[in-house]
Formats: sequence, C-alpha cells, structure tokens
Amino acid sequence: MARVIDENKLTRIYEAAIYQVVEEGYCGASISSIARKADVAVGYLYRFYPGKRELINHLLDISINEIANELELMLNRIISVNEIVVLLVDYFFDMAKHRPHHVKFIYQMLSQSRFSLSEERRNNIRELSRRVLQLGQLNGAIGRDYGYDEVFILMVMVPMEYINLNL
Amino acid sequence: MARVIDENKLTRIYEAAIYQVVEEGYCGASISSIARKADVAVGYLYRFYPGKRELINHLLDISINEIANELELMLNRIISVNEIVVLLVDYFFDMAKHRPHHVKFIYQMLSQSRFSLSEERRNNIRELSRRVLQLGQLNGAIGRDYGYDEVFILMVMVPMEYINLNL
Amino acid sequence: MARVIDENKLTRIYEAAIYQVVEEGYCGASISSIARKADVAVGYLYRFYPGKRELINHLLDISINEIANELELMLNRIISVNEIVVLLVDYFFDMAKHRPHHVKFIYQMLSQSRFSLSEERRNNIRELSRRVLQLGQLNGAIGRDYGYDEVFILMVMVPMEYINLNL
Amino acid sequence: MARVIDENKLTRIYEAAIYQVVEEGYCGASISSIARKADVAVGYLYRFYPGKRELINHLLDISINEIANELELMLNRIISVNEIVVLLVDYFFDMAKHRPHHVKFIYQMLSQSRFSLSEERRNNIRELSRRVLQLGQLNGAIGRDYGYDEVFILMVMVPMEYINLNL
DNA sequence: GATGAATGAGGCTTCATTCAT
DNA sequence: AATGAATGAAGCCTCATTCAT
Repeated sequence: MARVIDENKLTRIYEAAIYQVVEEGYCGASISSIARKADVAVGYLYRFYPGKRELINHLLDISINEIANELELMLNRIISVNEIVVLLVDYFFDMAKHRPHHVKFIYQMLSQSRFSLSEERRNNIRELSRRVLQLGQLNGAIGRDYGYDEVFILMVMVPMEYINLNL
Repeated sequence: MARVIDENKLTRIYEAAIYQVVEEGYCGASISSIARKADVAVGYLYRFYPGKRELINHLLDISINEIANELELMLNRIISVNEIVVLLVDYFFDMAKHRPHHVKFIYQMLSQSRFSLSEERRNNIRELSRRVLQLGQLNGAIGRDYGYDEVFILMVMVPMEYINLNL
Repeated sequence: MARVIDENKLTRIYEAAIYQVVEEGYCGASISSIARKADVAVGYLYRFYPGKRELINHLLDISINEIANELELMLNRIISVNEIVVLLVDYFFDMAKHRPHHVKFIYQMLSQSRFSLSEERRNNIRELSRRVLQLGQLNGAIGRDYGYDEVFILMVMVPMEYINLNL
Repeated sequence: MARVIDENKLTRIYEAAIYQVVEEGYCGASISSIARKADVAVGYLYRFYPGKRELINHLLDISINEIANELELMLNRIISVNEIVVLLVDYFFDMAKHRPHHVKFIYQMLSQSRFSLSEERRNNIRELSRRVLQLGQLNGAIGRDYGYDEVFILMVMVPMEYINLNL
C-alpha cells in the first residue's frame, strides 16, 4: 500500500519556511534552503503547494487564523476589553517564548503590503475588531472616536513591535 | 580636476530604489529596474556602492538619520515631550503626504531584522531616546518604569504603523 | 503459478502513450500523464520497460511491425504492385479513421532521426521493400532506376504525409 | 560606448539550436546545451527571445521563409512548373549538402503539429502553392483534380523525405 | 567617467525513477 | 504484484555584477 502522508514532515516544512523567511527575507528563503532545513526533498514541497508564494501565503494565513481563533475564544467568554488586552499580550509573549520566529514572521509579513491576507481572513479580523470595539465602547474602555484600525494597532501590532524589538 | 558627482542622479537613484523596494520588496527591486526608473545606467550605481545590499542599507541609514536629526533639533530647543510627540507625528504625516514611499520604506525595513542599522546610527537613536526619556521623566510626562524601547515604539513605530495601515 | 499480465492494462498504456506523445511531444508526454490516462499506477509501467525511452521505442517498433506484417501478407498473395499500393493506401486510411493518433505517431517518430527502429525491424522493412521493388520491376510497374528508398517513400511516407496534413 | 551586438554570435546560436533540436529533439535541446555549443552565455539567449519556445519557433519561421522566398523568385521569373520542380529539388539538395541539419530541422518541425507556423507564413505558403497550381494547370503539367496539399507534398515534403532518409 | 552588453551562479519547478508498503 | 509517495537531478529563466568600449 502507498505510504501515508507524514504530518511531521509538513510541520518541519512550516517551521523551516518561517525560520528562513524571518532570517533571510522572502527571497532569501529559497525553496532549496527550506527543504534542506526541513530535511525534506525539494520536490516534496510541491505536493502541497503549487509554488513558493502559495506556501508562504498559506503560512501567513494559518498564523493569523491562530491568533484570530484565540481572540474569538476570549470574546466568546465576554470578558472586558482590559482583560482581553492582558490575555492577548500574554498570548503573544508566550508565542515569543516558545516560537519566537512565528511572531517575527507575522510581524514582518503584515508590514509588507505585498503579502495580503485572503479576503476571508481579512473579514474575519475586521469582524473581531468590530466586536472588541463594541465591547470597549460599551463600558467606556475605548473612547468614541477610535476605530478598527486603532484597536488592531494597539492590541496586535504594538505588542508585536515590542516583542520584535526585544527578540 | 575634482571628480564631479551629479547629485541629481544620485537622488533619482535613491527615489527609484525606495520606490521599487516598497512596491516589489527587496528582491523584486532589481538593480536594472531601479536604474531604469532613475534613468541611469546600471553600471553607474556601482560607482557608489559595491552591491545592491549596500545601496539599500545606506538608504535606510540615510532615512533614519533624517528622522534622528529632526528629533535632535526638537530636543535642542528643549520643548516638552508632549510637544515633541506632536511635532514628530506632524513630521511623519507630512512625510506620508509628500513622500509616502519613504514612510513605507522605513517601516518595512525596520520590521525586517536582517536590515540592521549601522552601529553608529543605533547609538544615535539610543542616545536620543535616552534624552527624550530623561526629559519626559523630569516633568512626569513619562512614568518611571518605561525604558528606551517604549519611547521608541510609541513615538516612532506606532505613528508609522498607523500611517502604513492607512496608506 | 505463472505471472499473469493484464493485457488490457498494457493496451491502455500503449494507447495512452501514443496519444500523449502525439499531443504533447515526446517530452511533454510525462510518465505520470500516461499512467493517469491509462488508469494505471506509475510504477506498473516500470515492470515492462526500464524507462520511458524504451517504452516509446517499443511502441514505434510494434507499430511499424504491424504495417510490415500487413505488407508481407499482401506480398505473399503475390498481387501486383498496383494492387498493393491501393491496398496499402486503403490500410492507412482505415487506420487514420479508426486510430488517427497511431498514424500521426508513426509519422512523427519516423521523421525524428533519434528514434531509430531496431536493426531487426529495419532489415525487415528493407527486405519487404526489396520484394516490392522486384515485383514492380518484373512487370514494368517500377522503372529500373528506382531503389528501396523511393519505394518506401512513395508507398508509405507519402500516404502518411497526406493523411497528416488532413488530420 | 556600449558593445555592439555580435551578429556572429546570433548565427552561432541559430546553428547550435537547430543542431541540438535535430540531434536531441525539442526537449533534449536544452538551453544550456545550445548555449554551450554556440559558445555563448546562457543569459545571452534571453536578450533576443523571451524563452526557448520563441527561439525555436522563430528559427522555423526563418527557415520556411527562406524557402518561400526562393520559390517566389522562381515564380516571378515565370518558368514552367517542371522547371520549378527541378530548381526546387536542386535547392534542397544544395541545402542538404551545405546545411544538412537545416533540412532535417524543417522536416521534423513540419511533421510535428505542435509547432505551427505563424499565420502570416502560412498564408504566404498557401499563396505560393496557389500560384504553382495555377501555373501547372495552365499548361497541363498538373491535373485538374489536384489541390494545394498535393502540390505542397510533392514539391516540398517528398524531396525532404528523400533527403532525410539518406542523410 | 559612463554605459549597457555579456556573463553565469543560483533560484524555482518538473518529472523520471525508486522503493516502502 | 501493484501502488504512488518521495526523491533529486536537470531544465528554464532571472538578475547581480563585471568590464570592454
């Protein structure tokens, strides 16, 4: 019978790709260097993605999704904005501790306009920001004249910035 | 006879390089595309820089220096931290209006660890942050438990983040 | 127990290979595309041939052999050259109607010097051409100053050319 | 001043490309092997053609054009079809003698439907065939029931076939 | 000094072939 | 025996860099 897909290999590719992109940039992260670091044949990569760009884009998507899911869980427990900020920052610090390259990866990608999220993911983020904003404005934690952007920057980007500066 | 350098050509190269890096990323910004956009021969570029990396790194250095000088001027006039924040944000918005690619360029480069500033520039920035911190803590505008990083992030990175999100 | 070879699968491989070579050329006809079209596993192919080249070469050999056998049957019935020409052209037109890709395949392969027939097959063809020539020159249907080549070109290649141009 | 284009290099590329295609087929004729044989850098090829396919297609176009021009000259001198056939066959034999690979190249490419001539070239050929047909039917050299295809096959393809078989 | 033609290392991708299951 | 996941050599192409003019 045919061999089964080794999930572990895929994980290694993800780690390697993120590591290489952070260390060398999108272009510097050559497919062959990723494959080598993941201890996988070059061709193996192309079984899952039609090309390099799709691989990296998917990784960004996965990573953002992870954060979005975390935030959604928090919002569903209807805690206050203040608590959410604390939890989110904790979450980022935890990620920085265990997977420092992931934080850098997300941060880098988000600041390069060429790598945009999928429409779906973007809507997802916007919806969550809206919910945070609503929650914060209800009990006065967030002033009336702030919008989604401010929420996103202060809750997501600033913590990441801080972490990046210190990594 | 002294070697005459056409400052105009150099400026065109800088503009073109920054534009291309922002639009296409470091790798996408090919030397030939930069030269073409700057209306300069490819070889001309190599009279000033030994390679592509050095050119881009220098541009980052120049750009940061520009901001540092601006901040230094402000600090020399010994205005309050509050005023400095206002002036600095104004300065960034002005840059965003007249040279939007420059803001993006600096922001993008700073979030990519592999493009580091020169030691000299880094010291420069640190010294300025120290002075701002001192000034702020003197009159209580900045709390005792904040450090350089926080000053830098809040005064430089957050405004840039905001601008980038809206450009 | 004797190894049972599924003749049907083999036939499907032949058809698929010929089809793909005609449509995409030798290189464009990838082993995996052939296997997919034949609904056979890639590895199965390698049970019969050590490689791609051998498969294709064998197909050419088989195809030519088929024509040679046909011609031989005709010659054994000692009919005149004129009749043979008619029968052969009929045969080609029939093949063009029912298996158009086969005609194209043979035609294409014969015009590419690097796909040579096996020594055995070549001798076979030459012998048949000799017999046709002899037969034709006996009753004056073919002039004294023609040789094997002319016979082969006029009886085999020209009809094929015509068919190819019209397929 | 910038170096001037070396026409000789281009000619070497043409020869090398045709040689390699004939010897190894379209796919076997790798860009690097062509460049090596032409004693030219790989990148040099891409100054004239966007890719391999365009190079080979252009070579076919050039080659066919050459023959078409020759035929046109003959037709303009209003000689008889018989004379034209003789001249054309002479021309092919001459080509076979001095540039044997060119004949093979044209023959191979024409028999592979995937490499079609440009619309312009095809019209050109058709027009010339029409003129030959007209001329031949005027003085009875060509029977009433023949068409373009027959003219083309007999005057161009058969001679080529013959040459190919003997090269 | 300036130019841009020429080079070739290196990147992305494909696919013939192998071999564990 | 049959399968198809996995491999990696080799192909196409780009582009940083050099250097003759």
